[in-house]
Amino acid sequence: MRVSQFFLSTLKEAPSDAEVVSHKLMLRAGLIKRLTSGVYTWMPLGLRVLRKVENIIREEMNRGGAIELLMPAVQPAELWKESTRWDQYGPELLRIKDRHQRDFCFGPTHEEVVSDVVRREIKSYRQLPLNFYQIQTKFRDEIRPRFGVMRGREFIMKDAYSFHADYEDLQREYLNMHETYSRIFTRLGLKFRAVAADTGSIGGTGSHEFHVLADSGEDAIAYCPQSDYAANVELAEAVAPKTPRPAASQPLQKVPTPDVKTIAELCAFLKIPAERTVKAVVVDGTNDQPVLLLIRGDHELNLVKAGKLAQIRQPVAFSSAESIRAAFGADPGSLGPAGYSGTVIADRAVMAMADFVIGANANDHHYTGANFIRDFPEPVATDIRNVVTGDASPDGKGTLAICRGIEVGHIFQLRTKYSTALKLAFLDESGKSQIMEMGCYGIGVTRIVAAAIEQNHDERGIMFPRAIAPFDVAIVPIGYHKSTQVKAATDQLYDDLIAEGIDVLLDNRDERPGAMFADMELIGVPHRVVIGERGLKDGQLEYKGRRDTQPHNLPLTEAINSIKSML
RNA sequence: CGGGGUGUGGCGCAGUCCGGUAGCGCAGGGCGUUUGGGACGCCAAGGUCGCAGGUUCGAAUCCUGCCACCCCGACCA
Repeated sequence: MRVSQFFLSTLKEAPSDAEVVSHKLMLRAGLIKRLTSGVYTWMPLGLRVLRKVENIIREEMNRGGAIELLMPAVQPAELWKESTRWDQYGPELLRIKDRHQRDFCFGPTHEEVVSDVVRREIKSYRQLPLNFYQIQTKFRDEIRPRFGVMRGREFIMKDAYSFHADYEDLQREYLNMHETYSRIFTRLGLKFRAVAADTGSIGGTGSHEFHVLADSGEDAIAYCPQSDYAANVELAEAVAPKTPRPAASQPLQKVPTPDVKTIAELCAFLKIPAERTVKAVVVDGTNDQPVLLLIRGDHELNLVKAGKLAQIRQPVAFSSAESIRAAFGADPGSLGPAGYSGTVIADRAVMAMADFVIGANANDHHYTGANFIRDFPEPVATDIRNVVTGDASPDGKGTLAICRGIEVGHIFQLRTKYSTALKLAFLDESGKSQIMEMGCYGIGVTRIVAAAIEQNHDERGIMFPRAIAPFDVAIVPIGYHKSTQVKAATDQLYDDLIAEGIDVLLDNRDERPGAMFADMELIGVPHRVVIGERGLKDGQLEYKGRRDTQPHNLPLTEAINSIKSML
């Protein structure tokens, strides 16, 4: 491709509404243009990247045995009412009416439609298993679209749905998709991690998220560098400390702590570290009585974990000031188990503490030297906190570290949630009607482009992994329009590279070299060749990889082979 | 949804407090000089100042309403 026949629209300055690097760089490089909040046009350069991502996904899905189809973006309400999601989905579902005032929605996902296809087509166990996928535009009316294409409202997703005669076969396919996804992200050239995930609103049981690792990621991931354990921070189990609780060595003392409300203030006031304190959080219990939760001062309560406890009412709600005062005789900031007869639940880390500091259930007073059994009854012990760096890995193979990631893929074992609602039945070998097992597997195609940039950029611009770069090689001739030697050598190299099937971009604009260099670096072309009279008179041209600090010379005669070997 | 902020030429901004008829940089056009890291000079062009109403002799500027966009927020003792 010659720049003169293509369309580049680079910007020196990023529009002021862009916040994160990937968004800024995508705008500056002219990959995307915003149409309205969370809705973007993919410009020619961006589309090249998007297509490369799509093609890798398509090839690997095909290799994994999935079959591509294309379903409608606009879907009738009836199907959604049948699955009961028309009422459940909420405002994220973009609802529209046709000219007859009939209800439709713009599909945020396609369980309903694919189920409809399958129940019409599949009658026998002989037709199973089946895995249908598509690469298609979705619309989710996000509360707050942000970060450009990272959390857009309209986006492209690869979604796959598998159907099985039994659970065992679903598990087989789930593993197959897990491996397929790993191949996809590996081929895309991204650093990623598959993490065990909560099943969230879609429902079902087994679930893994695939995260591209980047400091700017929205999700915190706990992983074990010594093993392949990885989980969402919300989900990672905080295991019980191995060290037993030390014996009490301090006397229980009630100390005045005027105006101390928070753990930070308490630590500053008593000049002790947060690990020696216990914070008390009160939530509504199932029996309408408040439940007292105890967490080590430096730890964070995990509401997802707490919400799963039978004693705690769903959804988890912090108790009102009045009910706290009625139950504890003190206000938040001075609470503890002293004299409280209701349910007390402590995090496992708290159970290993001795001589700690805790609220005295009297305003502006805390206890120091507090100990279980001696001073308070031993509470129920369980895991109700977020893991932190240095916690033991739940798989027992080392300690946890925490990193940030961008969720780009998610696989689920849906089991029979939709197949029951939408009556996906088939006849088994004995002629009996059975409900299908179902799995679903999504990849955020457009988000991958943003995530790849988030992970691969420098102060000059994007550093695309080769597999998804808009072009493999940029040729920057100096004096293309002046020097016949430069033009001849450039055109020759360009033709030779094209003949080799290499995606090459020839910058034949009559620009100053600096401007061309800057653009080629901004748009992230991984390899650059410079041809000028200076080098040409020694039969040399200059090569520089996008990640190299210095260029080096290549003999013109070996240029093709050298470049090929570097790709 | 709640809180905060911003709308001025394609992009980045000044001007708004204190009304007097719109300016800067970049990009784009023409001519010339330049050409190995975002060139320089000259000339020309480009704006319903988000929209609608109001106040005023006069509104980008003051008032009212609306719209759009951006940022923050659902880990609290």
